Amino acid sequence: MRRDTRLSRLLHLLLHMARAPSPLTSETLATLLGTNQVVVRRMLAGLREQGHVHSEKGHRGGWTLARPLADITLLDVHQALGAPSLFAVDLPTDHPTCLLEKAAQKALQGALADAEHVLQQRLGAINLATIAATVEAQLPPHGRPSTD
Amino acid sequence: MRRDTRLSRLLHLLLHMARAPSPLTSETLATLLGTNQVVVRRMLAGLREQGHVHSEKGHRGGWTLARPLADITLLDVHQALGAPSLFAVDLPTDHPTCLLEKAAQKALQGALADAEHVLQQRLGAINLATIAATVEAQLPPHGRPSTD
DNA sequence: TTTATCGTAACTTATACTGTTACGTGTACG
DNA sequence: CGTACACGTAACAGTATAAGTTACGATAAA
Repeated sequence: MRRDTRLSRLLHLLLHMARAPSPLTSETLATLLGTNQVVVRRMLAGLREQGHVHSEKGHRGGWTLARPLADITLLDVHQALGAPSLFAVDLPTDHPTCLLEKAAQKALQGALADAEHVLQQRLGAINLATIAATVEAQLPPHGRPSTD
Repeated sequence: MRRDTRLSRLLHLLLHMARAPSPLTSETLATLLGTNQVVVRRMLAGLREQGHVHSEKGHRGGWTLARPLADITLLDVHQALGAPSLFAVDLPTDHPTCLLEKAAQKALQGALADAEHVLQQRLGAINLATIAATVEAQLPPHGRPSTD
């Protein structure tokens, strides 16, 4: 299947929201991603529930950050997506009665658990302000339209 | 979709092959996995091409290991599967013109690359003999039917 | 020559992200 | 107020890939 691109796309949107002087509508954000309003609302729903972003209905409504970029890590965004499995490789769901099968699963699971731990630490150590800082110098001041 | 369980299932089959006194047929192996002969042949095709296992057609044919368990690592098996992406999370395939999008992708890609490196090292460090050793004491001698 | 077995194409199924349409609800503006 | 704007969400179609199934051909042993 085509893999999960939501995490990357959400980071992109959050960086734009941080630079916007007023709420950005789902339609505006959808245009940035080359997709549909509904896709955007669906992706942002978890972040709203976790208090990372705020949405306002009606005229002049839209999406705004609910806290500083520095207070949002990549892990936060991942968890707001429901913390789907980070790996494409998985273990069978059966309860192995065969000792060989059990041993094989245990060995693989150990390696996956180690890697997952590393990845979660990495994601938790990177906040969005750090990412924004890497491009700040190359962009016009906040509040102006970006060069997107 | 249900995720990729081939790696785990292949390890299971290889451990059985190591203990068998004669070639195991695709049907026998399929029964161990609760699946179909064709699924087994498809999974083992890569391992055969890489020289890790051997298959013999005709009467009394079947599958045998082509080298000692100690010479096959989890990474070998993974690569024999075509080295599919280890991660469920992915980057969009577009070429970002937006600097913010580019920065977001770069940050995420860095974390993923680190984790992939760790996982590959882990998989490369574990060979099948090591796994077999963890259960050897609890099983009857080689050549006998296992307690599966 | 018969039978057992692998090799592989073709088709179906299952699953999860993605995309689209439709409709309801709330909020601001005139 | 009423209208337009914007989010919320259900419902359904599209897509990609592993998994499962059927069918048929090729090969090797008995």
